[in-house]
Amino acid sequence: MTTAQKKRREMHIAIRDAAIREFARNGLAGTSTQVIAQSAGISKAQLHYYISSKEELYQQVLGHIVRQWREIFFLSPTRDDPATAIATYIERKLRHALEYPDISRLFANEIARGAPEMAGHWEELKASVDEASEVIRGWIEAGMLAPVDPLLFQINMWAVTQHYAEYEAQARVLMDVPDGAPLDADRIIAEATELFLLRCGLQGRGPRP
Amino acid sequence: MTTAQKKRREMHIAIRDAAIREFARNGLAGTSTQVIAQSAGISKAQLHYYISSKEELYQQVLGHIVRQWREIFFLSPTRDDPATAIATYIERKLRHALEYPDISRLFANEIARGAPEMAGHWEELKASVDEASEVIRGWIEAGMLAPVDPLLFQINMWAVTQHYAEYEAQARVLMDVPDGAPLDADRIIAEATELFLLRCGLQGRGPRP
Amino acid sequence: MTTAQKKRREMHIAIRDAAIREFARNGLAGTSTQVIAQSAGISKAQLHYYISSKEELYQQVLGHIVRQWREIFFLSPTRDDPATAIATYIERKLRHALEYPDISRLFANEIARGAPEMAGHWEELKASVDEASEVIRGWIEAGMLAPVDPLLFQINMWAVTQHYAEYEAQARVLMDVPDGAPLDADRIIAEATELFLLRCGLQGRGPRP
Amino acid sequence: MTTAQKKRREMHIAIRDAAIREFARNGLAGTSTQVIAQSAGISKAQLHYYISSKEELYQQVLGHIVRQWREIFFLSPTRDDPATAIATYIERKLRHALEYPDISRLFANEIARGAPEMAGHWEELKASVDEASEVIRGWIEAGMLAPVDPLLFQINMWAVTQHYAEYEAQARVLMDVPDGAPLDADRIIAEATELFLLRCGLQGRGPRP
DNA sequence: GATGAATGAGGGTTCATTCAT
DNA sequence: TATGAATGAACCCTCATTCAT
Repeated sequence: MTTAQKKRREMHIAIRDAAIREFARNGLAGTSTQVIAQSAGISKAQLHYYISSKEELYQQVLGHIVRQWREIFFLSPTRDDPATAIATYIERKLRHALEYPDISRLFANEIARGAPEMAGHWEELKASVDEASEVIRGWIEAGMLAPVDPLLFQINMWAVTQHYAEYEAQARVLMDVPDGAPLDADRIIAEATELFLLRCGLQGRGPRP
Repeated sequence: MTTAQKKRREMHIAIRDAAIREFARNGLAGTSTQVIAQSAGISKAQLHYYISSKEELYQQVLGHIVRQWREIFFLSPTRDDPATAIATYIERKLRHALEYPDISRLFANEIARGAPEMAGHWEELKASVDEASEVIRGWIEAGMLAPVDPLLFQINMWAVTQHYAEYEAQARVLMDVPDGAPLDADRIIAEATELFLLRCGLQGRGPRP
Repeated sequence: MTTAQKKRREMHIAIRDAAIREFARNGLAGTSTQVIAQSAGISKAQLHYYISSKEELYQQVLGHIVRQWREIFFLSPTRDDPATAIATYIERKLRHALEYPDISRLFANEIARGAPEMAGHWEELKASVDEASEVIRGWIEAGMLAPVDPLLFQINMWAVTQHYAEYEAQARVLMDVPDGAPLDADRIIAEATELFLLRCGLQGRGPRP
Repeated sequence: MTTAQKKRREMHIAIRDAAIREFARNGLAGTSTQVIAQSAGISKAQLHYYISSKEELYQQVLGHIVRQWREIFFLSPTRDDPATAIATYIERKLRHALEYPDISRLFANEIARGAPEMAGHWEELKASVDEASEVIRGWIEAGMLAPVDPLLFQINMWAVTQHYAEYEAQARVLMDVPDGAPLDADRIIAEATELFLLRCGLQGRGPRP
């Protein structure tokens, strides 16, 4: 039954999305299956038919996020010059954070708790980061980049890009953006790009002669 | 009388500290009074003798944090030159974050939830930030600073300094710091300082001729 | 479906009956959901599956009583002569009170507390009483009844009829009726009827020449 | 220490009055010692210093009420003619009910619960009622009173007089008396007197030639 | 698959009472 | 006496999960 399977998959996606929404708001312990079910538009009993436990659902969602990030974000050792690679990374990461803030929030929440459920996921994340460090080191050695600590450089980029998702509410207040409206992505991206390009001796996109 | 009052105050502080610890871990909804009591070394009933409700305790803690930050962190419009002022701010903020990461985590968690309990606290936070923006603008106009968006500059500093508290667990993994040991504060501070001083056209502390 | 719905309805009735029993004994504040559940033969959690809160259950029960009374007790402006109408009213009310004393007790308890939950119910009760007052006034004007204050006449009938429910325990002692046995309804009804018929100039059922 | 004793007695009276107020509202189970203490203007710990338990306090209050009633209300076999005796009784009882409604309410509440704490008090109450029955029977035999069931006659008088205390809130609504104002005692007394005098063949106070 | 019902555990809070000071 | 503190039980209610249909 391809149709049945399809429906099943759709249901799982609906549940996952609802779980992200709700876990992002109140964490694992603070989110009830009732609320997740409601958010997914199904009954609590129905939810428990599709998942085996709340913890397991959380784990799944976490894995999904980590996998997704690994797929999307990387400092490609490709043909791009460093400036483009970095600017692209920042833009991609920031747009993702602004569009799917709940994903960042859920992840941040998990880390802030001491990352008790991340056990199985560190490896691939670290691999991804180490790989990028190598790329950066390569650039530095090739004289294409001012010397930076590749790890802290990445962590700080991560810090800034994640921030606008997690602290959206605060950014909204400080930037006088009303509740419904989106944050000014371009302005944020421009400033972040400038910040990190200047750090490694590359001209920013800012005003040039 | 003084002894009794002192004991009472000590109890309230112990409770507040326990609350910060636990709320930081699991948020308002995910933290039980049971756990807070345990963490404070008292019984649940005893805890409820000292607090009027979990929500109220949370509010108190939140107020405490905001007030504390307002007192400690500011870009002083004092006699300091911009470089010193900014470096000092970053160092102070980062050392605080690394020493009391739970405070940052609790705050981050509240903001990530949409800041439902922050209603009464935005004003003073925003005032503090606006004030600092004025200082920065002054420096720029005086030609002491390259032109930056004062607000985004501050938000990004905040992002980076907060990050090492909230993402401590991740930083620990990426930086290969074992569980008991502290993160390398000096290294982090140096990089962050360099990052933001370079952004506004001031030489970093980095290698100079 | 019909079977399930029927079972559901039966459960709700069982709960309502248990609630009446228990609220009648100890009032809203003095009755625990535990006790209500026990009285209904279910678990506490099960009870809370069917009701939304103790207060709401109480409200429902109160509404049920008021509605029931409005339906059953009224001084019909029908073809009955006053004596029959009044005698019928007293008999109906007294038999109801003696058969379902808990209903009277629960209501009495609510009123004695200052009727904090009656807000929404006074209107229909007052309407019912005012309507009856009109009927009585009509009889008086038609010369069929000695002049009485229609309102106090009704209140006093209410007082006497309710009394044997609320004060059943006392009546039992004074009338030497052992615990299991019912009060002598006929004797009570006869005396009450006589009392109120004599008041308004109608011969009672008592000894006539 | 006469002064100390006096203060102690005053405290006990204050506590008793507070207990009557509060027990009248919510019954034994529904009233907390906290609330009683507050109503008496003392702390909970202080209250428990003066009483030995909530149950015992309730018992004391109940005993106080029964004793008080026994002292105040009785159909005196004195020199009064029946009409005066009955009218006096009704007036005294009604004025007491209207002035101290909480006493009536507390008593009613106890009886409605099945009078579990009255065990020790029935005897004197019944004795009092039986005594009055004798008086009434005497009057009937002397031809001074139409034949009535002495017991039901008394119970009904009790019903009507108590009613305006217990159902004060309802009477207030039906009689359009605003919350602060007292009920119209004279009107109520007149009607009740008329009712019971007519019952036993005595002219009411109503219009006479 | 989906739904209503059930349940044992736990959540926040209050309780009557006692104790130390 | 009076007060703040402490406690174990209870209170109302929600939880994650299971089961029958």
